[in-house]
Amino acid sequence: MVPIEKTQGCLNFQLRRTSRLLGRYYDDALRHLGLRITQFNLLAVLAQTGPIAITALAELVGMERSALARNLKPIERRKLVTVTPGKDKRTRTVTLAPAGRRKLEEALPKWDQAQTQLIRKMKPDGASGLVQVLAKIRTAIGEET
Amino acid sequence: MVPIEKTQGCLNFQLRRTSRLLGRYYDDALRHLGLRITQFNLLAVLAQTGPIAITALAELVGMERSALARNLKPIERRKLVTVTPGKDKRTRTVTLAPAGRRKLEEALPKWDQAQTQLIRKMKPDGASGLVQVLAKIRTAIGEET
DNA sequence: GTGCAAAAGGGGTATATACCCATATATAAC
DNA sequence: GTTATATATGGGTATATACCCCTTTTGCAC
Repeated sequence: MVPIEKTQGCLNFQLRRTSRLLGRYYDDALRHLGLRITQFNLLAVLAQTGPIAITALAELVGMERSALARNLKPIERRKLVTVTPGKDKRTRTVTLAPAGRRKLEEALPKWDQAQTQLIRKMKPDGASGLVQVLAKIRTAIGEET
Repeated sequence: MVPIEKTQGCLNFQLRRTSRLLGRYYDDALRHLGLRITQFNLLAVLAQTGPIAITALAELVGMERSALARNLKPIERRKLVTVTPGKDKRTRTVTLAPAGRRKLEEALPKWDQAQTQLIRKMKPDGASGLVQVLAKIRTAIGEET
């Protein structure tokens, strides 16, 4: 018999709860730019990878392929990224568009401010502790999936 | 000038990435019951609070009110919970239905197994460290929102 | 009691995310 | 080369989540 109280400690529950809160926090910081933190994160990854196929990008960010494809739609509509056929006719290549780069540059200081302020309040060791323990979870689950 | 590489350390990015993975991990454990971990978590909270108004429940789990209301729809359709008018004619009371309690009982061992196995792989101090650092984030952001 | 601000919800709209199945293309086996 | 298999995507469907604006009720001030 598992006691029901134990479920309060569900790691998923705790993590999601915090994730919702954190997402709203970062979203607030970027709202006037019409950019969500999730979109900002995608643009930032693309800026570092350069043009990349959808499946490769999905693996890189640990997202389900088709979910990623759908997440790209809004920023593609706004021409922040382009999706074009790759050499291999099966693949489609995602590229950070000029407007996307500009938007990213515009958002960077706002993101940095939010991130810095948060880390300050958590104390730097809190932030690095978070990153470490998150990595530990991913290792425990086995990131391959 | 914020260097673009810095964005890899975005706490939201890290947290969401892990949250996606973790959600899939727990979902796998409950899939044969037709229950998502998010739904399991809601049922478990309701089992502990007893009947509760939507706004109160939303605050309790740190979720946006209307988002919670919509999340209740699937489990309400399946009669795992009921939503009825409260005394105060403005409020609606959410209650764990008998079928919901049975489903919860059925899911508990599966959830516990997944949770236990995860904690074992992370080492217990990893798990408790996670919970602590998540609380730290919530405190830093100021949970009132 | 009237008038009005505060509280609780509902629904529109949009994004985020997953799973499954079908289709197109490339590759390897013979 | 033809066939079987593996790879890359797309689209259907469903859930999770947020924001904003509107309506219904309350509760309070006078």
